[in-house]
Amino acid sequence: MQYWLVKSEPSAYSWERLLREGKVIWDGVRNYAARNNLRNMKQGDQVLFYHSNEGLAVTGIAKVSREAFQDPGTKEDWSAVELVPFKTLKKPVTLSVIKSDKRLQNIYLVRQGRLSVMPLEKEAFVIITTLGNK
DNA sequence: GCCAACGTTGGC
DNA sequence: GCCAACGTTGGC
Repeated sequence: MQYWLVKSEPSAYSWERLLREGKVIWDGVRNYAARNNLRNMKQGDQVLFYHSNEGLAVTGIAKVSREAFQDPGTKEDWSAVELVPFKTLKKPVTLSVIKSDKRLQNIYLVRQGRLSVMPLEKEAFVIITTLGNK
């Protein structure tokens, strides 16, 4: 089992919409590092869903329901996965909470602001989800 | 709305 | 292969 975090601007695609629709093709990624992360996702991996720009918080946990395939939006060499909602956090975990937690200083969300699909250590995943279920 | 950080492009 | 110029992301 691997753990990941994906970002989305809620005005473009929100956690609430994923709950409503039940699944989503996570496509449109146009960054090599993020693409490589998508390609390493395995069925059943857990994925934190983070709202960027507005909200600035992890709002839920999704699961990988289909491993990487050709991004349907382009003929070029980009990949997409399919995600399904798994759990909504009782309380969103905000970026400021994450940034102020000493144990989370080395995660990509803090260190490399622009990466839109990133791996997470299990420890970091557990810390964030625990914070979100208090 | 600004701008820092980062990625990509393209000239040399 | 370097690096300047440019574009984009995303926090503030």
